[in-house]
Amino acid sequence: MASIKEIAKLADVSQGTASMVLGGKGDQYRISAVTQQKIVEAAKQLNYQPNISARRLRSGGETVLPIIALFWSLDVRTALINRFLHGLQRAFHSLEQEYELLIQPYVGNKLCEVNSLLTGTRYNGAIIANPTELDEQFLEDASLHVPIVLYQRSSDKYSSVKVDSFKTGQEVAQLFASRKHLKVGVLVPEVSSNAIQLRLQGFTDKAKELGLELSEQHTLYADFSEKGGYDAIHRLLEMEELPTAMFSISDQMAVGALKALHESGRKVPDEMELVGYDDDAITKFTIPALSTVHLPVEEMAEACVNLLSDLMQYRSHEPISKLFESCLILRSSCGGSE
Amino acid sequence: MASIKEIAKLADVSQGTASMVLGGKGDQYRISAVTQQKIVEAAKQLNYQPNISARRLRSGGETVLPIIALFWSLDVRTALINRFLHGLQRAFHSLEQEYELLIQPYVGNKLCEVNSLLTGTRYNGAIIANPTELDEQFLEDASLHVPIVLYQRSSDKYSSVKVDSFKTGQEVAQLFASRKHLKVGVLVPEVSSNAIQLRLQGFTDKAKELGLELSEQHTLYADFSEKGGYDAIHRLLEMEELPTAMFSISDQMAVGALKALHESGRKVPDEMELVGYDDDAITKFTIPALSTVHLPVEEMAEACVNLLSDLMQYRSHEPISKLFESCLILRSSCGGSE
DNA sequence: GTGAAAGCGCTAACAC
DNA sequence: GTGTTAGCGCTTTCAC
Repeated sequence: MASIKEIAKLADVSQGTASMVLGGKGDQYRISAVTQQKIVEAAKQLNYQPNISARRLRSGGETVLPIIALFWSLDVRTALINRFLHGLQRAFHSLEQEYELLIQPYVGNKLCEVNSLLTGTRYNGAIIANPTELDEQFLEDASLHVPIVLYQRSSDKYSSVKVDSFKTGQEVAQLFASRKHLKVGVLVPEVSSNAIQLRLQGFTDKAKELGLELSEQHTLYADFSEKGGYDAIHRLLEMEELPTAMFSISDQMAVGALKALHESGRKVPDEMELVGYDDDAITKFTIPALSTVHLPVEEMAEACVNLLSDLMQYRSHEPISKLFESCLILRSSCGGSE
Repeated sequence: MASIKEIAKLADVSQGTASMVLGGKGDQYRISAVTQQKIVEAAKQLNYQPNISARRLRSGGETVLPIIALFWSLDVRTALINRFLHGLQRAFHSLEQEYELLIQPYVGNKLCEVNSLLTGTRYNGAIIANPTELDEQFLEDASLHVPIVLYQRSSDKYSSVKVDSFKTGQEVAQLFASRKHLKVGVLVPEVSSNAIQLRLQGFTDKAKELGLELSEQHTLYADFSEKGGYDAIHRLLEMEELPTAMFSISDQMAVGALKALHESGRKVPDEMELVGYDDDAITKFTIPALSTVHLPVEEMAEACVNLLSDLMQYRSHEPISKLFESCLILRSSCGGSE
């Protein structure tokens, strides 16, 4: 990457002059058109890109706030990022210390390729959301000096904010048992995610314990999308035996599932009850309205910022884990009236 | 903001030592426990936050890539950010020059408060999405030296990528006319957005031209959300005269509208046809599936990056406007079979 | 074990 | 109009 020094040299002017021109202040300082032209030419030729850090260091002055990065994985459907961001906003308002927020998208399983985590040269602290199991492994193995808070994951090494995913799975099984179902099924997003594994495990364990029949073929893995849920239900409907209740470990997939059931003429909840996960805004408006596991995303986002802020201000040392309660929201698709 | 110099002074050590300790390399350089303790104490007391720019400048070395910022407003529903990010990813893969991506959330009408736009101290170029009319005004008036591309907005000053929003509105009116509707209505998100204004204008103008009746009371403004659409339809259903087709200028609102219509027992499309906007993933899976105006979000995102990259590499000077075609997707809710 | 000093790339104040 | 120079805050090398 060419520096301004090289531009100056190539254009045969001083560094200061080059800086003025490239900073758009050529006219203001009355640099001659010819010189300006020469400088821009040189910049173009060397594909000059200003070094933002240097510029900021020099002219930042008072306004340098500590930076908090939010790592959000790109592959998983971003349905919840909106709610998360709103929680962050709220937290920032209530804190004394001001921060800059920077969202760092990353690709699942490739967290290790984000160098800034190791070098600590982009932000003062980070919240990491949606790491895959490989990403989690990377985090455990790495020794990062940037304060970090994990969202919806556990760790001995880092602070974290989460709900008891296992328990939420159990609760859905319990709900199905209390509603006298005998055969149940589950729709699992095909992604590497500890939280999802735990939800599934909680559900299957509890189902077994309560004598609910959950056959292997009724454990349907599918793409983490509406289409995934839709296709999975179509696969299900070709089987001889059907469950009477399904747990979809994602609202999006449940939306696809509802559609597939509707198309096949199978009534929800009469012939099949359905429970989703997340409490996405859409769930109130599906037909029928979708029962779901409410995730206190906004509150958890707030807690992430608060924990991170404490870490960054040296107010805490040992990793702290903050557990939130989630609850079942019953709507028409299973046990509710609305 | 305290600097490492002050920490060193307070702890009565040299700057270098302080740096080592605070950078987590105290043990590596065998700084005594006492000294380390003193330094950390001092940092804590002065709430030391490392200046990221300085750190990066010093230790960045080779890996400093030019930074592209994506400005995304927080208030508007972020439904489309996912698709946009995927488009960006694709564009980054196909370019020679590598970039860092940074997402800068902002609050509608408050774009002017994002100082970095004026100072140019955070990124080398920016894509600005969802500005309100006030934000657009700010952009027109300001003189920014950072290369900028506007998404879905027009400007004489900046490059932009968009579809002809006015035309899309017209096309929906045309569709309604061709389907022999006489009375039509429209659901408008209550946000300040030039694109939405144009869609509305196109629709109303064309409706008038074609002799479709669009009364003032059937032009319903509501919150940009499922609930907004839901509430608006409930208001509508209390009126004496009803339209037989509605244009919802957002898929989310259309989802709420479908729910409200379903609850009232009014059949879509038989008694009321409905067309949404955006072609959100959900539209294929609503009941019935939603006709909608397809927005080539991914392609536009890609174009944004390409335009911006050209600007940043001095390959173009004059603002360039890139127009994309959108098209109507007909599904069951209006004119389609699927 | 710790201090002193150089220098990352840039901008701005001051020469001339 | 343009060149020279200081210094932003940090890390790291070298000296002792």
